[in-house]
Order: sequence, then C-alpha cells, then structure tokens
Amino acid sequence: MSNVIDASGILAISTRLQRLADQLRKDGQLIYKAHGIEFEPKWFPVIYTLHQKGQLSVMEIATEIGYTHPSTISLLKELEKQKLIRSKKDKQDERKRLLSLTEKGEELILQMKPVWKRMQQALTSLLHTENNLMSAIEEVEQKMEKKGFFARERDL
Amino acid sequence: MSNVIDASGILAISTRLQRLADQLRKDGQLIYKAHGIEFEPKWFPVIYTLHQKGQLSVMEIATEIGYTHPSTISLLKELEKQKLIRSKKDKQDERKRLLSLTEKGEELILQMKPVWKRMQQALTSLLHTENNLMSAIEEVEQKMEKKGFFARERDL
DNA sequence: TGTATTTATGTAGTTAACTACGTAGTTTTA
DNA sequence: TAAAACTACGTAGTTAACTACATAAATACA
Repeated sequence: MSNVIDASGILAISTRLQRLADQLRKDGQLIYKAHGIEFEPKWFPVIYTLHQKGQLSVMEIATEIGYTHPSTISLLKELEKQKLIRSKKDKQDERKRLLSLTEKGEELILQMKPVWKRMQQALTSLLHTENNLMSAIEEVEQKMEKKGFFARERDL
Repeated sequence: MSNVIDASGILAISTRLQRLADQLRKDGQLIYKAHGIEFEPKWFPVIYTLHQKGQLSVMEIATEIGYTHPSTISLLKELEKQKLIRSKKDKQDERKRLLSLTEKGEELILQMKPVWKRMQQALTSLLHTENNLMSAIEEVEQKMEKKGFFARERDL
C-alpha cells in the first residue's frame, strides 16, 4: 500500500476494502482451480444457501445472501448453465420460480467440502491478527445497521 | 446480514468486504452532495496524491494510489473533464504525461477539507470498535504481502 | 550504431456488483 | 368485484475496478 493512501488513511477505506476483497476472491479462484474444481467464489453464497435450506425462490435466495435480485438472477443463470441447480414454477404462486441443487450440484459440494475446510484454515491464519478482521467487519456491520456513515456525519 | 452467510462465515468474507466498501462509498457520495460539493469518493486518492506531491506522471499516480494504470487513466480523464486537473508532456521524457491540479482543483480541496475532517470523525466513530477495522486491514495487508491466501492454502 | 528490451501510456473488452424500469401474478380495498 | 397496490421476476444499462494487448519513446547491448 502506498504512502499517500496510508497518510490519508481512513478516507480511502472503501478503496482498501474493495482491493482486499478482490485479492481474496482471485486467490479463491486459483485455489478451486488448483484442486481441479470448476467453481467460482461468487457462486458460494447461492450454492451454500441452497445446500442448507433446500428449495428457495429467487427473492428468498437474494434476501438470504444479501444481494439484489438482479445480481442473484445472473448468478442463478450461470449456475443453471453449469447444471448445478435447476428451477421449476411454484404451483401455489405462479410468479415464483423455485430453485434447488441438481445431483451434479450435490456431488460438487461433497467434493468441495474438504477444500472449504482448507480455505477456512488458510483464511483464519491470514485474518487472525491482533485486530481480527472478521470480528471487526461484524462489529461495523452491526453499527451501520443502527446508524450509517451518512447519518453519523450529518449528526456530528 | 443473513443467516446463511453468517453461518458460512469466513468463506464469504470477500462478499462482505465488497458490500461494506460499497455502502461506505455510496454514503460518501451522499455526504459530498449534502455539502453541495460535486465530488466522487473514487476521485479522492488521485486528488489527494496530487495535492500532496504536486506534479506526477500517470504511472507515478497509479503506483501511489495502488491502482492499475488503466483504472488510473480513466479517473484522470474524469478529473480533466471536471477541469480539476490538467496535463502536459514531460520535456525530458516524451512518453510521460505530467498531471497537476488546476486552480479550480486547489479551490475545491480547500472547500472539501472541513468536510474531510467531519468524514474522518464520522468514520472513526463507526470503525472504532473492539476490533478496529482500519488496523485489522493494515495488519491483513501486511500479512498478505508476505504470503497471500493462495500460498497459505497451498502450504497447509 | 542498429537492434532488442524495457517503460509509459493508451485502448478494448471483461467482471461482478448495482439501479431503473417493465410485466405478470397476487392481494387488498373501495 | 373491479381497480389499485404490491410482490416476484426479468431485462437493460451503468459503474468501477480489472486483464490483455498495442504503440511509441527511451535505454541497454552486441
């Protein structure tokens, strides 16, 4: 990280968060590839949600993973193309599309589980510093829910 | 934040970092607007660097702010369009383009300084939790420089 | 000194999220 | 019970970063 950004510090925090996110995502991609697994890190929240909860609608998934529904739809499209998930109309409510994992999806998850474990260990070793990044994020997320950056500046 | 992501925890960290970055950037936009200042948060690193260091080339700015040069070029284009910076050829090295702030740029910075101060205070109140996010990021950045996520997983 | 390499800049296209808007079912209400 | 409002889903276009490739100037080297 550069001198000037370090000096200006906190004002460039958004930039730094984004860069960190990007590096982690890219390394994630490499790790899946290194294990011979065709899987994108960005698919994780959807796949994991469906694995945990079974059949869900588009909006339920979007809410669960915290994305907007258009973002979710584009992830679902990719996953359907990979034949990792499938969808069918909800008989009770014709507007809804119910998504679930395919056999292939379930099998891939079994294959990924040990890799997820290793990733978890690697991330833990990386993030477990004096100020724990994971906990820090959780704390900030909670504070933002009560009162965001904008409101805090306004009410100074 | 949703249940499933919380449960899957650390594996979705990249997603969470990105979302946090995004929220902070958006609130930053709103704050500038609320103060009647026409300025994008993403311009901050470039403007601040030029303010601190004076005349710099494209690559020098890119290195300083930690972006790739194409990203930097597109920021520079926007800032030139806003007439906040100007450029001229380097006489010593005809490949280089030297960027500097215009009068308008310098004036805008004077106008923004008190707002930056308030933002800094608001961010401090938001980020100063038990596990300080700013310090956590710095620590993780340092660890990643020594050995990234990919290498850590590989060498487990 | 002419050729090869490196460096600085630029362009094109990609990515992964977003907002805005549109349509079709479902539910509420006058 | 017809109209209004809401909800679910989808598409189009935007954004802010990126990678890959191209070109021109400067430098190194045979």
